[in-house]
Amino acid sequence: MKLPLSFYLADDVVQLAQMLIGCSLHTNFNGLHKAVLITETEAYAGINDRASHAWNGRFTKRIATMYKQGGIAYVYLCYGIHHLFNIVTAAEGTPHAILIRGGIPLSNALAKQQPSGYKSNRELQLNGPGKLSKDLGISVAHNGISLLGDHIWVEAAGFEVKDTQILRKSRVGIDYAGEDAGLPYRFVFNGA
DNA sequence: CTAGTGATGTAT
DNA sequence: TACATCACTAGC
Repeated sequence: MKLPLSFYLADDVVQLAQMLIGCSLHTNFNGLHKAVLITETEAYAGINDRASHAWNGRFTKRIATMYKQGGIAYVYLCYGIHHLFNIVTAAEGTPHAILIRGGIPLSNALAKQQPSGYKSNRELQLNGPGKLSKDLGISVAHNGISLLGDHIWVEAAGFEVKDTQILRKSRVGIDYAGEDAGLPYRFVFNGA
């Protein structure tokens, strides 16, 4: 079941990042349908978060997407090579976003199985945001696309995700963020 | 550990 | 117009 617009409009981006763990991310380009179980997310919490592009109210052409109403994709090129896929949340004017850092590929047949079915495929994990978007075929061309449409969308978890299955950690690759680099805004699905 | 990559942002 | 930076990955 596709997540509704109301999900993306919630104001607590950190909680949303946690709720996305266990959900599935789907793409459908040129008739090719792909899906991954989301196992790792990071929250970027607007103008007060030094790690966020929108920190201190920065507003540029690239960042503008983050300020739009939730429920769309924010995709940008990092290090000249990697297309990083984020989910924009909150109301228009509030630059919240959630980076999808990792997942487990689901074939259509596996999509409804219990998580125990995925654990045996641990080696198939797409760990890393660059690899994830590459595998799904997401690129900067999809920046700003709606997540309620038929190209990229998120579906609710098909099983119960317990708090004890989610690890909470500090974010990765944002040493420049000073003390905000230590904020526990990263969530990892442990499966067990 | 370090190199590579090119758009983006900030300073001239 | 120039230069530094970067929410990363692959390969030693």
